[in-house]
Amino acid sequence: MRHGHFQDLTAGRGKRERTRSALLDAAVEVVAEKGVEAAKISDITTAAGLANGTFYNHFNDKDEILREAAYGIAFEVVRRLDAEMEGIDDAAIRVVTATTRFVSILTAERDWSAVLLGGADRLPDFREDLYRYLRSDLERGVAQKKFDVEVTTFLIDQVVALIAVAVRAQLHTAPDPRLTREVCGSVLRLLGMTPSKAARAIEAASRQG
Amino acid sequence: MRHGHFQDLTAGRGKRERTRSALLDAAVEVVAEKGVEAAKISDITTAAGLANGTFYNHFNDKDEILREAAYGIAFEVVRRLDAEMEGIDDAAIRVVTATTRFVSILTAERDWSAVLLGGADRLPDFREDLYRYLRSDLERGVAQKKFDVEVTTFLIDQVVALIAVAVRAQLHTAPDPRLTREVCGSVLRLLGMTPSKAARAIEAASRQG
DNA sequence: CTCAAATATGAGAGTACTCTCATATTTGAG
DNA sequence: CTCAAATATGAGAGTACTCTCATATTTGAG
Repeated sequence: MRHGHFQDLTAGRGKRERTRSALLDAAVEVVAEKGVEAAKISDITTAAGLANGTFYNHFNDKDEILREAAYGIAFEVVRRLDAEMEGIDDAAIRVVTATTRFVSILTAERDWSAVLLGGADRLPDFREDLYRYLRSDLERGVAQKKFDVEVTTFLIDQVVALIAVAVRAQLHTAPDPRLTREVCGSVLRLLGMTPSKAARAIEAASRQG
Repeated sequence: MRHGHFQDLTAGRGKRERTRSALLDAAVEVVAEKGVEAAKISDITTAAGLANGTFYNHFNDKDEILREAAYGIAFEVVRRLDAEMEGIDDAAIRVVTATTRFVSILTAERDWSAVLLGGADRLPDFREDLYRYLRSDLERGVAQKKFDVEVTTFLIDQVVALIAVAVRAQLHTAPDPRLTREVCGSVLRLLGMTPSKAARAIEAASRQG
């Protein structure tokens, strides 16, 4: 059993919560290794070093544990992102910073990607939060006349899809900052910036970061 | 049992091929309804109106039939696309036409989307063909000085991801040509066209189409 | 240290399939 | 129409799990 994020959160707490966290960490590990569908409850308990029946003392089914794992990870990612976004006013720089940091967090905590990529549709409420978050930055950019688009859910779908490409590309290889930088440019151009303005914004962001 | 593309292809041929096609059509139908993982072999034979054991006279496992179904569909989509692309010289118009027609084929043959979206990683050889195809249009655009990008696999990943967003958005709703048009603009901007040139290319393509 | 409450255990019943094979049916060449 | 070959059938053995529950173990408040 590897130690993970959820066990960190509950270290020193009661047995119940520690066991629960061990299961959550094991679920993340197994999903990263085998994928969501192939991850069996018995794989999770084995990875956690617990008996099979223990699972059912804590969760009803696989969907429930994966939803909780994805939610916990998403929460932590947002927490770390938020810290870095504070005080950035320019919307283009905000988008570049958020994208860069997001990808960098997921390539550092490699197992998290599989859970978030596989759990996206499992988490309609988180998806809504994420979309609200992105939407506000995109609307800020439109207000600042940096972006020239109509901010729709469909547009955010596209932004998210591009970022997901960057995450997926670095999932099974060493992190490559050039890919992340490239996808930042793609996102800005998608949002209606000219190629040259997009390139300048990325420059500015990397000076500022 | 609904009648589908594969049965059309083998109508009037020997029993073996017709049964095989019935299974392929049923597989497409079941995957569209339940998704790749939830689609069971027994669902497929039931949908085809055949006995369970019949499946194994034709395929070894689910992966094999889905690979063949995805390949057959991909082949047909490319066949229809190719017909429309002939004689278009301008790379931007080629990309817009290909994207528009691709999305329109998949929204017309609704069940195909789920098989192609779910079968993308099942088909490394098809993926290579598709990428080669796209790559040649992108390089043409660079040569024509319409696109201002380095044509890499990572770039094609992004183009494909944007087109997939358009397909997915229209999967469970009525087709909406505005979404397709919007994603065409996104693709052209992604490829380094300025927003205004991208908009003009889409205009030109819709006049030409 | 004690012991009631909390928690973990794992055997096994139940479920949902996959895959095989002896048999029945259908095909289509002659 | 005939009949050997081709094909389909479906019962059932096998597999891989999920989920329960009586029992064993551990916890931590007092």
